[in-house]
Amino acid sequence: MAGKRLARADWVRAAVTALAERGVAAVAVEPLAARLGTTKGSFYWHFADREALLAAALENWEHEHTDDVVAALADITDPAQRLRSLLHGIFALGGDDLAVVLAGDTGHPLVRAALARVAERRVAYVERALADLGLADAEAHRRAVVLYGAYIGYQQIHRTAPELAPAGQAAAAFADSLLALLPPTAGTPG
Amino acid sequence: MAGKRLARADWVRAAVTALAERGVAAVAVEPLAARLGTTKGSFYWHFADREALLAAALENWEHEHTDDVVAALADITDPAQRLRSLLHGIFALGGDDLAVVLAGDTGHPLVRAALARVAERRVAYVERALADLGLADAEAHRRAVVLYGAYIGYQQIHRTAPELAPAGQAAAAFADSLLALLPPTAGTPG
DNA sequence: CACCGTCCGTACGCCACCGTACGGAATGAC
DNA sequence: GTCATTCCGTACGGTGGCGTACGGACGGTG
Repeated sequence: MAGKRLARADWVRAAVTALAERGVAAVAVEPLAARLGTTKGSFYWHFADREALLAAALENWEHEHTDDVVAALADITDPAQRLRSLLHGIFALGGDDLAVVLAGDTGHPLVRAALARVAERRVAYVERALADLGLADAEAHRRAVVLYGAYIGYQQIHRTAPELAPAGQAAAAFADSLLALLPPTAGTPG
Repeated sequence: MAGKRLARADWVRAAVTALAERGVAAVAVEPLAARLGTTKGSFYWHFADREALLAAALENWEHEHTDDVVAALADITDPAQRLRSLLHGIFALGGDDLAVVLAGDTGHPLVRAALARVAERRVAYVERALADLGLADAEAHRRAVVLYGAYIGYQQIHRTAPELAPAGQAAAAFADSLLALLPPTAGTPG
């Protein structure tokens, strides 16, 4: 557990974990140091201040949960299949999505910006897949928001009342029922 | 602004407001006292400690956003119309739903419990309306979770990326598109 | 082994907030 | 007006986290 010397990346990883569990407040230098079996001396060697760690953690999360996910699906040509893989992948992911956990910490500028960027990229990705599927731009956008909202909502309920929105089996079924709503183009009035 | 003496309820109101803006961390005695134009002396007369205020604020919110909402719809006999009024009512509500803001503070037992109770009651209410509408129990439950999840998701996106999920007009349209998905009983496999 | 750059431990001062103690102002009862 | 009760101001000690200073351990290079 202890013993080895730490790299900057070790702090970032720990920060992301803390972030996912208890939000921005958990990204605290001294508690994290204790958790890593080291001291503040280590931290302030690798980072200028607490803010720098938070920024790095957010950036790390932002990258892993947008770009990397997209890259993993890059070689699936069928948009419908791509969406299916996406939904199943993210619902299978254990742990709580930071987008849900951090929604209360929008007072912090870095957090607010990261959350906005992530939401926009995610919606844009789904929107593009829906457009590839033949939906008109406006309709694709509306449905992308609905789809992403459904995902966020499920995750949020899972975190606050797990028995209502279990993980695993039930989550996969939920994802499928969402996908079932897609193909038929039911027009919605502006 | 200042001047008058404060009642316990004044503190609770201020706490709920703070809670809705920046979460549990914002329910801090000294900052709230400053905001109310008074001092800690007042606070510790009305409350045993910070925890007591938090509990009162949560209880207040919990009541206002479950029981009171339900009561307001009690005299609408048609379940479909009741759901419609419910959705339009809650989407019209300005400000962010505490259920979204507090999702990151589940480390706190009181918060966790309150969030779980609220989610359960809200889902149960929708579920009952759907059952009254003729859906089988299991199906009503599933759809109630979907519906509540969609609401939460929209609220969450609104808080983190407002341009994707605007309030007012667009929210009402969103609510209507949700309701449009209801009547046709499309069976989902268990 | 001597040296230098990298990394960590420890001690310190600072600030924000919690909770307590207690004196005193404001208010209503009579 | 007196008096008791209700409510508030202020001063204090305690705690936890931030950031700095600095001494020294570690590890590679010659």
